[in-house]
This record gives sequence, C-alpha cells and structure tokens, in this order.
Amino acid sequence: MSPKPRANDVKERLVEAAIRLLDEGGAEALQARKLAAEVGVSTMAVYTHFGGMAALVDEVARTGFLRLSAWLAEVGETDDPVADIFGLARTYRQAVAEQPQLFAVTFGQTALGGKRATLSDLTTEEGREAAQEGLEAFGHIVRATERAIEAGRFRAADKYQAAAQLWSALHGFVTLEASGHFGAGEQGIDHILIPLGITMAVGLGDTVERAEHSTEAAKAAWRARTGNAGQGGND
Amino acid sequence: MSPKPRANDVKERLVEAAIRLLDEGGAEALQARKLAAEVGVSTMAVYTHFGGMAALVDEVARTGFLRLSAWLAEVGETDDPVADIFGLARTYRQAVAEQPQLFAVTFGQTALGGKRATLSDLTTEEGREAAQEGLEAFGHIVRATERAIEAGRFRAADKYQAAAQLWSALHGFVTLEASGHFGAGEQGIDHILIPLGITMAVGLGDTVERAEHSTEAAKAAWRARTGNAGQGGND
DNA sequence: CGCAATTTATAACAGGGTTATGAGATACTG
DNA sequence: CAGTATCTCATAACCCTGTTATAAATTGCG
Repeated sequence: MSPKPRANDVKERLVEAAIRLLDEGGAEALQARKLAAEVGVSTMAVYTHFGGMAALVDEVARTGFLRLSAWLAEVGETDDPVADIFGLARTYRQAVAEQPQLFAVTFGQTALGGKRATLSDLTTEEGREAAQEGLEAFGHIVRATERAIEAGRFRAADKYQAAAQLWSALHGFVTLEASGHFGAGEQGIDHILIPLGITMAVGLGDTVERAEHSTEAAKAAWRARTGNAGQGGND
Repeated sequence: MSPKPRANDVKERLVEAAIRLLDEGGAEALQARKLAAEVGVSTMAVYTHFGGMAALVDEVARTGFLRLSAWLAEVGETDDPVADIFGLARTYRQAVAEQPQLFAVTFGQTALGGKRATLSDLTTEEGREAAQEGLEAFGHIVRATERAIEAGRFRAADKYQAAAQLWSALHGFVTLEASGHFGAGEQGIDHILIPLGITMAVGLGDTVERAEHSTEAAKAAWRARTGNAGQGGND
C-alpha cells in the first residue's frame, strides 16, 4: 500500500535548489531543466513530486511565507508593544531586502491576480482559527497590536483593523523600497520607514514622545539581534 | 533619410491589444502570436516595433503608469487638501481594482527586482525635476501633501517624506486588497482604507475631527464624480 | 522470491519567443 | 519620373522550455 521507494528527499531539494536559482539568477533562471541539473535528477522529478512547474513555484512562494513567519516569530515580545511592532517591521523589511527574488515570487503569486487565503474573515468578524500560511505573518502583527491596545498605547479599536492598517503601511513601504524607489541601502529606513512608524503609532493613539522612544528601543533591540550596524545577518 | 513607410499605428495598436488580452485572459494570454492575430499582423511586428516581447511588456507597464497618472490628475484640488489626498487614494485604488491584470504588470515590473526610476533624489534632497513616468503619480500625492502642510493640517515636515509615507500606506493597501486579503468588493474601503487614511492624517498632525470630516467630503466628492454608488465608472 | 506501486531517465512532443529571408511599400534623390 | 535606400511585414524555420509517453529501476510487502 505504501511502497515509498526512495527515501531521498528529492522534493525538498528541488524547492531548495529553486530558491537558490531564484536568488542567484532571478525568475528566469527558474527552469525545469536547470532545476533538474542542479539537483542531479531528470526533469521528471518535477512532475512526480509537484505535477508541474506551476505547483513547484507555488511551493516556493509558500516557503517564502513560512520563512517570513519564522523570522517574525523570532522577534519576541518585550514590555513595549509598539517597539515590538517596529521590530516586526524591520524584520519584514530585512527579509525582503535579503531575498528580493524569493519574495517577488511569494508576493507576486498572491499579489494582484492570484487568489490566496482571504483575510476578510479576520478583518470583518472575529479571529477565526484560519491560520493559513500567509496569515501567520499577519498574526504576529495582530498580537503585537492587541498588546499595544491593552497597554493603552493605541486607541481601543478592532485589533484586526488596526493591524491591517499597519500591515498595509509596512507592506507598501517594503514593496516600493524593493522596487528601487526610496533609494538604495538603508536610507529608506531612516527617511521613510521610521517616520512612517511614528505616524502610524501616533495616528492610532500613541503620543509622539512615546512613539519616538519606541523607535529608539526598536533600533537598539535590532542592533542587539543583528550584528552591530544596521546591516544584514538574518540567516 | 526618413522613409517612414506605413502611416499605420501598428505600434499603438499592439499595446492596446496587449492590454486587452491582459485584462481578458491574464498574463498568460499575453503571447506574441495571439497579439499578432488580435491586431491582424504577423509576429514580426512585435520585433520591428519593440525588439521583443520584453520591451512590449515594458511599454504596457509604462502605459499603466501613464493611465494612473492621468486618472489622478482628474481628481483636482479643493480647499480641503486632506480630502483631496483621500480622493487620490480612492482613485488609485479604483484604477487597480478595475484593471488588476494591467497593474499587476505595471507594479510587477517595477516591484521587487526590476530597477526603475529611483525616487531617492526626491526623498533625500529637494525636488529634482526628475518627473520620470512612475513619479508623476507620486507627484500628485506630493502636491496635495504640500497643500496640507501649508494649510496647517499636517505638521511642518519634508513634503516628500510625508508623501512617501502616504504613498506607502496607500500602495500597500491596494496591493494587499488586490491579492484578495481584506475581502472582495468595496468592504476594504470602509474597513481598512478609510481608517488608514484617518490614522495617517492624524499621525501627520491633523485632528481626528477634521480628518473624519475630510473623509466624508472625499466620499461625497467621489459619489459626485462617479455614478452614485461606490462602484465603477472610471473609464 | 514475486508483485504492486512509485520513482526516474530517456526521448519525443507542443507551444512559445525569436530569427533569417525576401517581398512590398514609401520617400528622398537625381 | 525612375531609381534607390529604407522601413515594414509575412513566411518559415529555429531554439528553448514545459510537458508527456514509455519503459526501466527500485522499494515495500506478502
């Protein structure tokens, strides 16, 4: 009933190789033949394990979401929920900055046209334990937002709506920055992302002073987590 | 020296047909052979006029930006700059909602990986008359932001930085909504976009009362410009 | 050990972008 | 007005990439 011949992990290696090809050569390097050669199998492996390139790319996109969620999970919680939100933002941005090709697929699949897990249930009614892949990342933002409301930093409001606002602002910044707007390097963080974070926090009920303080706390925590400068070191 | 044989507008018709195919059949319908058949020419036309499909797709992406700019230009200015910003937001969102496939290309080309006109000069220093395609749309937001600052609605600050924040929030919302998060139809506007607009305005210095008032003004102006309901009617 | 099920390599197929090639059409030149 | 350069375009082929038969190889189980 369950012969399961090879104990080889060809399926996983295909996804890993796909992400590698993606990072190195961009979307056009993600080809069945190159992929097979990279793993050392024939192109048939793509079809026995996934059914086609489309499904494999879907799996790559899903992997991107999972990695993002995993990174966000590492941020952890402090007694300053607003600083935690800023920490999530920096992490979200860092993930995309480090693997732009991967997240181009991850967001490109779901963005504009593709239909994925709708978040409508979450934003319109209560939680719904619909923790589908992509929503896990959103869940981290929701929980931090909830704590900010409980701490009196944000005006009492629907946590899902507030979190969706924060997610929109963050996702928009990250997307536009990755497009090359906002300039290269880290300047977008200081010039746009941090002011945007303060704007959002204040708009949601925080005071300017406390929001700015949380900004500094987040920056310090970031430096502690990563090496020293504001640079890399996530993986 | 300049024979210019055919006065035909094959080049323009190719772009128009490409957008039509895109809207009707999605990205995978955008093929050289289908395109040629649609226009009534051979595939060679793609190469004599563009050099290849890639350049044609670039032109399609550029056309999307131009249309977006044209729509934003129609919003006009009132004595309530914050309401004007909300009007720009509704228009930006409406454009993407009506032609998701087109703007998937427009943003997809520039988003995450592609390198286009960098906006860094605008946000880091002064204006720079670098009004490249994609930046025209941003220019509308900058001008409205400038008026909001002059009117005392927004705290005095760098208008480019403030506008970039607004653009991030707006672009993020539109992108995520188009992905299917935030639910279908118009509910995302009331549940997320309008609260997000108030959050941003308040965070930038406006009062809650005035921001909410501008929200209503923008909604009324929107109903006046479009038919009656919150639905279609842009093109 | 046989038998069923699965994986895999080989090779061919199909459909897309792209590229010679030459004919047709236009505007400048003499 | 004839000639010519130049551009446009249709045909047909080419190449690359995803995909699909087909059969061999491998594994688990009775």
